[in-house]
Amino acid sequence: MRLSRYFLPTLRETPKEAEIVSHQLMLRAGMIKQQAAGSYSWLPLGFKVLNKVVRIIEEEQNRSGAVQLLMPTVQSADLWRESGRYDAYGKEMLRLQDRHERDMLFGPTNEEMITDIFRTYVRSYKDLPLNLYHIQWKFRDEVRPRFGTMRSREFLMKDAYSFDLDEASAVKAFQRMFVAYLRTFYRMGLTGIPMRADTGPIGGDLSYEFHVLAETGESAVFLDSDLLDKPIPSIDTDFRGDLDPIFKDWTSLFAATDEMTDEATFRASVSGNKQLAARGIEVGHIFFFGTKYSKPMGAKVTGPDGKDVEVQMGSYGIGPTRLVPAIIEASHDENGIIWPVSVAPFEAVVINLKVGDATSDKAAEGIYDDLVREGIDALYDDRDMAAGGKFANADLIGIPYHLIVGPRGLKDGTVELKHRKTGERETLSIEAAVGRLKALIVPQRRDTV
RNA sequence: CGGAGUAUAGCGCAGCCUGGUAGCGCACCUGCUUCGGGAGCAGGGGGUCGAGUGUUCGAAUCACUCUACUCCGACCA
Repeated sequence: MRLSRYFLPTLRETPKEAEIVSHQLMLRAGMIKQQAAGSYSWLPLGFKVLNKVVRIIEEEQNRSGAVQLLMPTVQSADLWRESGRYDAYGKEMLRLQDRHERDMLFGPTNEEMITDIFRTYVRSYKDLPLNLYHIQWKFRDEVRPRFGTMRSREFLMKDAYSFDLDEASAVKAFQRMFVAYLRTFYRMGLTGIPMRADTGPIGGDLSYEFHVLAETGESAVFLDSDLLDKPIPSIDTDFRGDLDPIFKDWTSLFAATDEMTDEATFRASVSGNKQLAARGIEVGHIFFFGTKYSKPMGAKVTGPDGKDVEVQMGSYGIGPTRLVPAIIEASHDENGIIWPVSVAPFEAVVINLKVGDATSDKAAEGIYDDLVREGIDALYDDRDMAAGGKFANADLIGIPYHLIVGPRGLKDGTVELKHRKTGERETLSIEAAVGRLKALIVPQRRDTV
């Protein structure tokens, strides 16, 4: 992408409405624009990151055996009356009427609808296990939206729903999502820590929130610091096999939000040098709820014994529009965002310091073309402006690698490579630059590990 | 939903107290000079001062009402 033809409205000053750093940086980097309280347009740069986050979620959901579909945003109230939630949900649900004065709603979640789909088509235990997911916009009329897209009213959510014949197989479905989530967050450059969460009236222990540690997190969390070093299940993980050892490994150590524990319990349960009291951003939640919807809505399959059984269900959410700011909270400095390669809007930027100078133009464009040819998602800063502004922009929008092309280096046939994260600089020959970048970038995509 | 604030150019702000031609920085446009960390000079464009009502000869400024947005709390992917 040539920057002169792109749409990147960066701001030099921080809009005053933004309180936390991710919100400030998303506005300054030209990623989002607020349209109303808790309602945002995703500008090209932000949308590109959001799509990379979504792609990773899809790949890992698919890998785990979940199957993607797409349900509507606007739902009929009738389904929600069946489950009893139309009256129970409260003012967070945005209620609408169509021209025939039928009650509708903008979906805050999709348990009812997916249960309806399931009961329409699935009749036999032989069709189980089944996990259906979609990635769709939701609306929750939050009392107080804040922190940019971290807590917006309209937000994108991946929600998966598992269907099983009995609780034992539902546990396996739960564990598949558990492992998929570990991998998903890791691939985005995050450590998503599973923490015991409230199971509500269902009970049991099959409810985990995944938290990313960050100073600005909304929840106080307590954990054993050894969790930060746990190995992530690899790409070779057999999702049809026994995942219980991985599940047990990750859940044997103490990790809970302040809603589930108190500091005294934590201090008593974890040895002193492993105690980590921090703050967390909830980026996912997996939850088993049994027959809560299948029972009132009549989602049954015929079992091997010929008798109908209400299916055991679970739901599994991830918030992509929350993950983007969460990644920024976890990875930034005073100059701007520092994107992990796997979700960076561009993997590298070629900065032409002297646009219009034949030598600089030729070298910069040549390198840019080669990068694109090599499959690198590259940006070319071909704007005719002073160097300082280009450097500042490249830092602000957080491109992992900056290839600086200017007359000073070109005299000797060299260009400079700057690592955004470390500030490290390398002087490379023009010929070596593309190869070096590729060698740095490809492993960090984390798409083969 | 309780409490507290804010609203003046795209962004950040001054002006308001003490009513009288709407300003500054950045951004934007034109020209020239520049060109390795947010360049310099010169010229220029852009405003229903959140909305409404009132007071007044005259309202960004005073009064009242409303709206939007932000922050703290309770609630949440």
